[in-house]
Amino acid sequence: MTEATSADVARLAGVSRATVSHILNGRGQRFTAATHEKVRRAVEELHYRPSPAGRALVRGRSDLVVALIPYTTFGTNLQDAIDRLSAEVATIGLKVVVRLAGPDLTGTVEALLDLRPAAVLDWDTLPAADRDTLRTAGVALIDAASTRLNQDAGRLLTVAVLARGPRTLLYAALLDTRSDIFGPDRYAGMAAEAADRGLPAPDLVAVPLDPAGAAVALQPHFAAGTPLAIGCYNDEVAIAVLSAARTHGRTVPAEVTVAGVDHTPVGQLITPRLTTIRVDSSHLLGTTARLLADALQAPAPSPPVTAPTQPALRLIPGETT
Amino acid sequence: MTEATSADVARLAGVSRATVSHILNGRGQRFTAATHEKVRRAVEELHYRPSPAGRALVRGRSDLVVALIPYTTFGTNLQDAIDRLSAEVATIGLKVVVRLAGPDLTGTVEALLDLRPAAVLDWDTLPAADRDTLRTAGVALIDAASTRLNQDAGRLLTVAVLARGPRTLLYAALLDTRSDIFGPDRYAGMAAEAADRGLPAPDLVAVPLDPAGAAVALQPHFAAGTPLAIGCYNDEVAIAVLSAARTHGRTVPAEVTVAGVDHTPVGQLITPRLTTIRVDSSHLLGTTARLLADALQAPAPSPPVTAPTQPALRLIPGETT
DNA sequence: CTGTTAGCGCATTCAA
DNA sequence: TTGAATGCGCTAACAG
Repeated sequence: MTEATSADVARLAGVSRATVSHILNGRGQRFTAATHEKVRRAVEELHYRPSPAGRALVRGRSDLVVALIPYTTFGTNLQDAIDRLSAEVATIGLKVVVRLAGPDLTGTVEALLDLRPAAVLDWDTLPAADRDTLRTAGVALIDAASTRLNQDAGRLLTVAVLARGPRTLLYAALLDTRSDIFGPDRYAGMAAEAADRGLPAPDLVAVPLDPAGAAVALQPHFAAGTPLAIGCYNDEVAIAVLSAARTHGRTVPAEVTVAGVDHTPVGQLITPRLTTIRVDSSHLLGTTARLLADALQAPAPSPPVTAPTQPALRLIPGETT
Repeated sequence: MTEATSADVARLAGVSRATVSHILNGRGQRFTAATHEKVRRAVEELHYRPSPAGRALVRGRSDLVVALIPYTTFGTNLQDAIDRLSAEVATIGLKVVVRLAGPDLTGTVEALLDLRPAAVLDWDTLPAADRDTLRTAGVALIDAASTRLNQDAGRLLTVAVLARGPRTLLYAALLDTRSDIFGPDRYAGMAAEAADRGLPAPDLVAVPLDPAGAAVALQPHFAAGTPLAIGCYNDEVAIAVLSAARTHGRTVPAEVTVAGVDHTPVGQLITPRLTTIRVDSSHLLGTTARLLADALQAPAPSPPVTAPTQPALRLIPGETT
């Protein structure tokens, strides 16, 4: 059984293909209810699904929305976010598809252009030149990374690690072949909060995700002997920092306070239990879906049903602060 | 500047569209070198990229290979695998795209059919009925999950946790809304290895990824008082088991031995350092690419350059066995 | 041997 | 409501 075409539907319904197309695309106000019904039934009976190729051909672009995911560890947070985003954009007839942005960005834009997507959601992975290329190619480009949200997360980090009083402030970034996407914003947020409290901007340490490397990276800071307050890029980095503290014989949270971001399961399973920040992605998503709808001049998606009362960020106190 | 079409190329090269098509699709043996060159130059100059829509229209299916990723935590292992897979299949003109399979599979197949992909790589997420649906729709369906590899991982788990001598064997599975995809095979492998050693099949415990839940799940087994050997679905579950052991006051590895799978960074950062199994995905990938090529009757991809000497699985001893 | 003509596949939209 | 044209690439059949 091969796929039914709009011609099949038209034949079965006893109308022309143009009529089918009009009705199926919301331009059917001028047709009688009876015609609507005939078409609806033919569609049903034939299990008709419009060919994306045909549609893409005439529209000049496909129905795809490519979510360009950074090459970095991502937990269920992002996965949930994508899931919900798919549901959102489905309401405006688009399909979300994920591309993992490898460490070598060369070729990524080529690949994207080959896809002829309607839009690209970029989590800060593309260099400016590539972004321009896409835009001039008529692809709607949406910034999925929220500067604001990450800066706020950075502020919360400062608040958390300074809960036991003022100490030397540090930001632990990810040292890795992967790009550190949200890092700069989180650091900026930490620094801003520090400034508000009359403190100097935190030093920045790149921490590798292995015990020996982490110990080496933090050695100079531990050497000073003063108590430290370390805000971390995410929970994984925080765990690396805890490992380094153990290696150097520092007690947590007495001599070193540590906080991460993401509220990962492991962070809550280890001892001491990690102080962390939970990011609720649904806010971000509402915005993204709306941006998409605007950019594509599609009808705006129905407003999110989820109550907007839950805060986007929440501090989850643990045993490391 | 709008996208160039094959007609533009033909015009610039001073040949017909058919000639362009023939040459660009390897059917150009009968054309002179000069013609080849003219076309090549026109393509170059116009930055011509064949329209995926046009191609899909005539072929009946798109160039997409959809990797259906299970709704479960996945680390960089899988990400690397996808990355390499993309490179592999690019050589046969296909593009890999990822779909996160949400916890609600309903609608997933519909979405897949809407994409009209050339192939779907399924990591054991689709129920049999859906697989049939896809197959009859002409989509090449490839099993990406390797039963063999996961069973071998299970065997290695048994070996690892029994290193300190025979004890009560246990398999800790993931308890979660997400599907536990590799679990059954890993359990089977553990049981097989146990049988080879004349031991009974291990009990199966579903362990949630939070401290309290994990403690409750393992309580009955700890209560027996005998030493335990616990093979875990992955590193995360192993960390949950370690947490439960702490809660119940059991020492690791004296009273409880634990091993995970994945060799995640956090597993190596915590104390005690986790015994784990590293899975090298490149083997699996070579097979997958070949399967794809066969299924699509495309020219086989060039044999992988990576030396096939590295073992697919490697036991990384830690401090938990 | 070298290359072209003509028509297909599918949905959309303008003009009638 | 509909016929006809459009967008793009592929290929069987055919001509020089």
